[in-house]
Amino acid sequence: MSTTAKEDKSEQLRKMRHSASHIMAEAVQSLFPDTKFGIGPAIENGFYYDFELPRSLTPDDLISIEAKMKEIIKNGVPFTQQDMSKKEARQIFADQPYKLELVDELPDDTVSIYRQGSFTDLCKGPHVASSREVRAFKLTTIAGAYWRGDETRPMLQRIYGVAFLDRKQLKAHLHMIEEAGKRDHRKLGRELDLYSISNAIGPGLALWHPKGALVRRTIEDFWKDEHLKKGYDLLYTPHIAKSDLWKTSGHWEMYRENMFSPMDVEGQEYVLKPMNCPFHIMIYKSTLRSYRELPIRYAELGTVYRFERSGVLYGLTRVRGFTQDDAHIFCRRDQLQSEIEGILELVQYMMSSFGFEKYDIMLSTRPDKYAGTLEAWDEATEILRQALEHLDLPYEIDPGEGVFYGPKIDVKLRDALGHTWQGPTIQVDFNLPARFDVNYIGQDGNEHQIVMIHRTVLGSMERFLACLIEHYGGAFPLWLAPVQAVVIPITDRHAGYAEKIKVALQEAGISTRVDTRSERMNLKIREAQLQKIPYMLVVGDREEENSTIAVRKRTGEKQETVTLNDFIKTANTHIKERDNEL
RNA sequence: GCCAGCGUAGCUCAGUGGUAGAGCAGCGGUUUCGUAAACCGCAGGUCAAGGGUUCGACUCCCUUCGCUGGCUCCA
Repeated sequence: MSTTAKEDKSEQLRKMRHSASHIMAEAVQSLFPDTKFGIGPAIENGFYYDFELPRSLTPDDLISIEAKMKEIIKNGVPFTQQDMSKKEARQIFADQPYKLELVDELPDDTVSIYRQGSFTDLCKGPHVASSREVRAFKLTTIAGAYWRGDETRPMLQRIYGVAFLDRKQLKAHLHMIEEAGKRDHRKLGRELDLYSISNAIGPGLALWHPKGALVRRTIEDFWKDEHLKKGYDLLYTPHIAKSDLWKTSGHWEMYRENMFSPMDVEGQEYVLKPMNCPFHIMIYKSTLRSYRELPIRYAELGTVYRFERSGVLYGLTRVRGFTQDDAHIFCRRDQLQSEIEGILELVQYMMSSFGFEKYDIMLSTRPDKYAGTLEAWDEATEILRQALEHLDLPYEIDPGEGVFYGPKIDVKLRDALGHTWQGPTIQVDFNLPARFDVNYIGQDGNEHQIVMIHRTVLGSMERFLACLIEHYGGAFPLWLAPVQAVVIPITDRHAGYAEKIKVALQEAGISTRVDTRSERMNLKIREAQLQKIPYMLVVGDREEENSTIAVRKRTGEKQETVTLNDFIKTANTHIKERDNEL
């Protein structure tokens, strides 16, 4: 298909989805004549429309709305467009407060409306010619949504639908959703016994079970090794600090709603840390610094606590206590760009090591609420941009999405199913160096203010694990797998040999379990398979006699019988190389 | 936090006003087996918590907690 044909098709799809949303609105209007209409755009995979209704919708309503929509589609009602003055539009939408608000905000005096059947909407289009062109669709969910995304405004009821050019694509999409459900890290987290969140502990506070902890240790060891290689120093810092520290840093003022309430310690107020930066700054400031020792790169797997509103918590991706793979770089202005580039290279290396080939890079600019001067923001934003361009990395601008203390580069990972995950982030900060008076002595013998970078290359251990689980569908590559091999004796009399194999493998650094229950081998294989253990090592009479093991891979490849040493050698090679194919 | 839905055994789920059920997991036996589920038995629940309506509540109502799907907000 040519590029233009592709564009035509996606434009057609978009038009059709948008029209589907209008047809849904017409269906809702016929069922609820007093409906007040919000907006109803086409979105990725489908469409939605927001309504103010006399009562809450139920899933049964979706069925009747869908039936009504099919009727409208079958009747082939035409979509017609008309331009009119705002005055006329106000008359048409006299009993539609949300539409009136939109009319008032449009810049031109002439506005566009679309009609189909009994439904009229303020809309610039385009639409399909006839409702008949809307083919494969399905209403999916009902949700609450604030009018114009503003939580101080009324909450409307939103109906989401998916729509495609034909039934086959719709089916494929619904199937994809189902597959995604099987990879859900919350489900796999329990099934693979990686982590849990206990109500007795509190929502948003994760418990890492032994297997999750093993995966984490592998990630952390790799992370630490790479950071030491790249010239970072590793730190440990406490979890609480005096409130005054956060007043100096500006968090008290700018970040208060995300911090847990203070606690009283012998008359002094302390809070749980929402960030690691002030601690690293204190280490930097523990002595006088020369320009010669810059850049200083401090890295820490730092656990922070942030208050998140209950409705936003989600599995391991949105929690209230989490460990950032944090680092702060203290450098001179002239070192900033090369430091940023170094971080971007490290990010790329980390991402490919963990098997993420696709990611989107976003450059976030100054938000409404910010610290520092306009000039400083412009300069830092420009340096981030130059670093991205120098490395030839494609990126998009995310206007106003920077943090209060500086612009940032965010990396959004794409997992195996194309979901995006906010992971690595690189943030320039000119708030803290000023507030904490972070300096170095320059060549000229005078004090100069430091330039500070905050960055993570994974994001947080919690979110990154969630992302890995979903990316691999729980089947971690060998090097990351919490249990890399399980030894399966065929009968009880092979248990001793199996045990010996297990001990040898453990000693060789391969995470191994042995299944000596008096169960049939088939059951043990099935369970190991469901646990997605990379290697099942079956041992019976033949293996014991020849001092070998029968290697079954979870991929179902043909099994091989090898000696223990050969197995250790190949397994350890794959582990050492961090082979993501295995 | 907001809107809607949900909460029954460790897990997955039946049960709609009249004495709480199944499969898997667990435990006890029997079986000793060659690449994805052997067989028999046993035990397991303040039906999320608290309050109310009722002769009687898992079931209806209210409150709280938690979860799910969204909205808003973020590593």
